[in-house]
Amino acid sequence: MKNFKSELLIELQNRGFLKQVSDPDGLDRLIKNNQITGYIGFDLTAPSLHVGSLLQIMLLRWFQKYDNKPLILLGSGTTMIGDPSGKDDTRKMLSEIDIATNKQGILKVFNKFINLDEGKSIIADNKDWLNQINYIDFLRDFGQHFTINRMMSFDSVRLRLEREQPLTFIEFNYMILQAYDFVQLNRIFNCKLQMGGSDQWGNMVNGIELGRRVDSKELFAFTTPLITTSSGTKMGKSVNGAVWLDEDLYSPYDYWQYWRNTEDADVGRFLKFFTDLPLNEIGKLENLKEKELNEAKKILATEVTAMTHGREAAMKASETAKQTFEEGIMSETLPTVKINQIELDKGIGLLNLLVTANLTKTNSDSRRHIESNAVKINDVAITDPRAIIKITNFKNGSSIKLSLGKKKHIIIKINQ
RNA sequence: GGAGGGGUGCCCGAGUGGUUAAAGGGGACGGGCUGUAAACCCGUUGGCUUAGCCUACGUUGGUUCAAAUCCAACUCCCUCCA
Repeated sequence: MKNFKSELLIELQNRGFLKQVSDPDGLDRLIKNNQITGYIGFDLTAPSLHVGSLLQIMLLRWFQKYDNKPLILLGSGTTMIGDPSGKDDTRKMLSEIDIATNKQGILKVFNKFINLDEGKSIIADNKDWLNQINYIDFLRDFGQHFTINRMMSFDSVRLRLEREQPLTFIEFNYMILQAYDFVQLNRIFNCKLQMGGSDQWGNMVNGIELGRRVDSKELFAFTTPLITTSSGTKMGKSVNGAVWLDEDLYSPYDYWQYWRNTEDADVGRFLKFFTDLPLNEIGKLENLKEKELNEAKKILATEVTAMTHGREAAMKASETAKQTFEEGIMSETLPTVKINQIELDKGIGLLNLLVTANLTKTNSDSRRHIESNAVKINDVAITDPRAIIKITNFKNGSSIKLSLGKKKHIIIKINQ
């Protein structure tokens, strides 16, 4: 623990955001006395961002809260290459069209967390300078500052070689381009700080060194820890795949549930990372014992959902959960799937219905779940895989609750 | 271009002619216990019109009553040599 003077670094340290810092005292002094610009780079490999990026987003959010200027660097250029850090496989190359589409989806997410107004933040795209590069000039101006010997020593490269996984020349160049990004951001926006996950440390250090060598500039960097749950699984994966920060890809109800199901041991840590709640309040919440801790989980879920999807959606999700799990009422606000009247008149096989409701993938899958007693209609277990659902199963003639396991509930309604 | 090794289910990885829808592990899902937690225990984990049938071990063709297992060609990956 360092004794920082700047409010920003104190806050970040107390919340657990800091892992490695390149020059703690120098950075502290700089932030204490100036409004600075700091950046985090994001790949454009997916149409949106998921919970795995939330920590970095929160970091930029704090940055902005303490009156510094966050710079979001979108890697249209580098995404075309692929970062070898932390991966064994060569990443698929994406087309320019995909990258452009992804960029829009990702900006939509940032808009929820960060004030993107002119003057409050900066959005940059590295294709603006990477696409201009002249190979010969680039080699002459920057290539001389990188030695292969040094590059081989970085974890991202070393581990790949040790595991005898192929590392292509383009991927090998990734770190050079990322270092060049930092230098360019410094030249264009006077950006002096790079932040990111600790797997980026090597790339970040390269950027600092390059800035010193070519421009005699003093640049800074710090990393956040890589977050896993207490049981060691990566953040952001769930039953339904990635936990997206976009309501069209992952519903606010499911998002709330994702956070509600946080492990005991993670509650305090997650409250600090993923909410704006003041630390003294978090302190009280994380000290709740056993069952009481569930209250803290609900607050975590509601706060994170409110930040991501709005307070109204969060309250609605919270209420739906209360009705479903605590009061045992069939909440009409659960995720809903509609079926056609005509099909219902014919009678729908339960196997099929489960697939239609997206609770299972195939009829065989449905069958297995039914046989292992996991399927309920209106809270009554159904054990016959040949069951046919008809209008008579519908409460008030309009809807039924279809459940798989204890946590997954879907309302089936008739599409008139 | 030459020599050798290899491609098995979501992943890792056994299996070298038949009782193999394919050991074991991981992951995932379901059940139990609980607090919508963790840990632990049990079960499931190709598809279908499911006491049966169909499709599967890189691709195609062949040998055989019978092939993931043998043969041939092709293809991709790895290692060494040039």
